[in-house]
Amino acid sequence: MYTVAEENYIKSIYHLQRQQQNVSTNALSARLQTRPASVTDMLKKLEAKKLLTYEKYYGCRLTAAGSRLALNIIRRHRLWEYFLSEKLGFGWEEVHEIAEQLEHVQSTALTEKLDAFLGFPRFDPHGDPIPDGTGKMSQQWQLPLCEWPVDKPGLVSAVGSQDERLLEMLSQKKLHIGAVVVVVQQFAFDRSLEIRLEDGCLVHISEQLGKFIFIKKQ
Amino acid sequence: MYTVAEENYIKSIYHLQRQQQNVSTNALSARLQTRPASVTDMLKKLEAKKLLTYEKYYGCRLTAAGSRLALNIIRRHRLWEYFLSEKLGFGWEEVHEIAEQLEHVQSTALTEKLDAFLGFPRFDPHGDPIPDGTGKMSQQWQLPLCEWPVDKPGLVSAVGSQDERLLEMLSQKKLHIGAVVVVVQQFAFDRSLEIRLEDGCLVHISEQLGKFIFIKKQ
DNA sequence: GGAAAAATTTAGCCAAAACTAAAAAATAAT
DNA sequence: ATTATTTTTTAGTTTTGGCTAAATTTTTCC
Ligand SMILES: [Mn+2]
Ligand SMILES: [Mn+2]
Ligand SMILES: [Mn+2]
Ligand SMILES: [Mn+2]
Repeated sequence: MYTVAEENYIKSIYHLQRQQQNVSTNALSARLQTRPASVTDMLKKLEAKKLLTYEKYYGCRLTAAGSRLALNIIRRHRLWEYFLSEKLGFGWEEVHEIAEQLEHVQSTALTEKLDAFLGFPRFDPHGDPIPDGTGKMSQQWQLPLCEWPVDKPGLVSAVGSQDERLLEMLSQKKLHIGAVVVVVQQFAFDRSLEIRLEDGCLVHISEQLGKFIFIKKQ
Repeated sequence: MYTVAEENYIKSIYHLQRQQQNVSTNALSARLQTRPASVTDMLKKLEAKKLLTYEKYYGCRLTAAGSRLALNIIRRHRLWEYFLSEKLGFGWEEVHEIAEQLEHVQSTALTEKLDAFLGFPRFDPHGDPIPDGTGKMSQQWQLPLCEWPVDKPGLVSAVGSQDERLLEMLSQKKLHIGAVVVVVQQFAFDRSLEIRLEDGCLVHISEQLGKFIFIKKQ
């Protein structure tokens, strides 16, 4: 139905749309690692296919059909990530790359049977919600660690990046999804955080890192 | 490393090479459903990459590197077929199409972990052997049903085609891999066969169909 | 409000992998 | 041994999705 290139554009636009309401050519160009001129060409093509609206010089927005497609690709991506992590034993820093390929395998039956085989998981290994067949996904109320109140226990609910170095660092600090944490104090100087884990260990987290760790209520 | 198109050529050449020792442009063209002119172009490219030797007007043969690649693609294909059939519950007539896409996902780690997860299966759902990481695969001595002796019980060991209509027909006749069969008689008129299954059922098999069912000793 | 900077589009080009039509070589048939 | 047929290659296009360089539009700054 759609090419790999088209699917990657649609997925990127969907993700960017949550920050900017009109996705700019440059933002896409940066995310997809292609030159702006190539983005312009593709936007015209995707508009012709009615997956998005595009206004010259002012960026694009997904149509309803475009959003549906995006959610379907994200569904496939996150189901495969869950499979790779839970069934094949990959680390959470390895799954994203491989899922980038698997997400483009076209077969509705495959997606549905995989979902059932996995037990209809609601969140992927990074804590991101997995859309269901109709595009709905569970929301969870969460805050970045650096905004979480001191002394109030919380659960690590998601990470806000796929950066392998970040994920590996979190693994080392035992900050996996579901870990219980308490912010002990925030240092005024650099706004870094000291947190305590379930086993009593104290861990130091830079402000930069704290922005990527999401916490929800216990 | 290699494109989907290149991998499909290498795989087809490998399969054709078992019949003709020099694979002709037309044979490839027929199998890949592309025009001969396109095949010629690709053969030159694959020769430049040292995956095959190619002599103008006389066809091609895989090099050692080409055979290694082919066996690796076949390994991926058959492992995915096994996964789809055993874990996801697809019928054996559905798995080939989907595996045609999955086989092109590039990740050695994925192949190896999938193999381990599946318990290192030696045969795919159609009875074809799965090459190991080094390209070796178990051979099994087998004969087409139409050459199997009368009254001697045997096991269905493989099917010689991926044709969905054939596979569905075999399922209906309960002729799955591992089924025990006895040839009761061969009709002289059209050389069709009457066979008996474990449960005593008598099944009639045309000569044409019998060529695609392989039998081994119990 | 107009100049400078930044963002975006246009125009022209390229590589991969397909195609058609015509030429050339190999094979088969008289 | 020619001729006819089949197979294969060459030459020239097309589509997809990239690219660079130049032109254009928008935004920012004085
Ligand atoms: Mn991911
Ligand atoms: Mn994820
Ligand atoms: Mn197959
Ligand atoms: Mn098979």
